Amino acid sequence: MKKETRKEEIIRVAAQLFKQKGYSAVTMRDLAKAMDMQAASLYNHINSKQAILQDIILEIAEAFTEGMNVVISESNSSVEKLNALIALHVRIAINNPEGLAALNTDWMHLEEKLDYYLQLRNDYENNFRAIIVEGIKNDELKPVDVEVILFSMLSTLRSLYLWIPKKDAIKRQQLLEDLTTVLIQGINK
Amino acid sequence: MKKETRKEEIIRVAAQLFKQKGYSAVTMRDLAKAMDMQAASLYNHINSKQAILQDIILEIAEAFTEGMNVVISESNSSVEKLNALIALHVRIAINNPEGLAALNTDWMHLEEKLDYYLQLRNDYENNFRAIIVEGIKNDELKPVDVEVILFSMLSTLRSLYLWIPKKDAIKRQQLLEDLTTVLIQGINK
DNA sequence: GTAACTAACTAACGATTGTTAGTTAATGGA
DNA sequence: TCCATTAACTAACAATCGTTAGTTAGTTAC
Repeated sequence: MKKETRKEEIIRVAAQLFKQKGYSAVTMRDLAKAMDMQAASLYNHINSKQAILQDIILEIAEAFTEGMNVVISESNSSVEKLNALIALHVRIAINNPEGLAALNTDWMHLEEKLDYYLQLRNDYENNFRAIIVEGIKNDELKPVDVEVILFSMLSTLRSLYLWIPKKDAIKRQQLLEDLTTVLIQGINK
Repeated sequence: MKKETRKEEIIRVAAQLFKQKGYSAVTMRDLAKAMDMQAASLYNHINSKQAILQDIILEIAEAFTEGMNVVISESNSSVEKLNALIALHVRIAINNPEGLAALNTDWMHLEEKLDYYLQLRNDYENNFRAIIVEGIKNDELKPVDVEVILFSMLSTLRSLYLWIPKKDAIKRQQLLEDLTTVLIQGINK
């Protein structure tokens, strides 16, 4: 475990504040106060408020892209791929719930990097959709409208960061199992 | 259909802007520009930026509370109640996707009305949870962890406003049916 | 031991924020 | 015709915004 640099500490604390109030409502003076320093001192470590947001969001977006590529190349059946994607979301949500909050609610405040982010997100959704389409063709999944399945799964998986902090470590394995049951098998007996 | 007052028009346009950029990032001058007037002129119709947010969010929060009360008093089985709640969310999301965006992403910027909003939301979630608990006791639902079912359904239902604007009217009945299938029966064959 | 680096500080900048005050033109009912 | 209402305007306010400049004290490398 490498020791956290001052810059990394600032970005981590910024992500916490962004989760609480959103990017626009957090001022550099808020961030400085949380770091117990003057606002101007932040600029010894970071280039701009915008650069902090980019750091937080793009790191996660790229982790999702990488995870999707692994799933596509390694998993076999469609249901196995969906299971692997659920596990991917749970893993990232556990590791970085604050960053995910910024990604989910503040992506539109990206400036230069907005197009790049949207490209990553589009690619991810297209890959996700293709797996569902394949599963229906395979007869592994029910022939429900693809967009409804996609949006339902993504909505739940993208909201995980809101719920996971409430769970302790012991219950997270159980969360993964239960979530898979609910999303794949349904809740009706 | 009563004609829209100037005040209602301002609130409606504000909700659109809040959906695009979030409450904090929208300035009164942005809103004025969208209304084709000066920022100061807005104050002939509304009391404050904060009051606009309150109007938007509390109207919807109270509609959910009312809808929940109807569901509890009218529906019979637990699954029927859940079906009715899905329909409630779809109905509100179709009628007011912009307002739902504000409720979902900007509720924490409520000031005096924050506690009231949180109380409504808590009551709603508790009622939702009780229906699921009842369904498991009844043997209508699988004995999966209640919190996982609750969070999974609420995540999907609360995100509906993001997807519904893409659907045309014809497809919305289909959306309701498919969504019910996915959330209740699952997607696995 | 001194040079370079790290990380903080104070002071201030121009721009933008929500909002108020005071005024004006158009409209509709008595 | 007069009056109240509606709905816009211009001008400006104090506060706050992200950021820059210039400086200083402590730590590390050679």
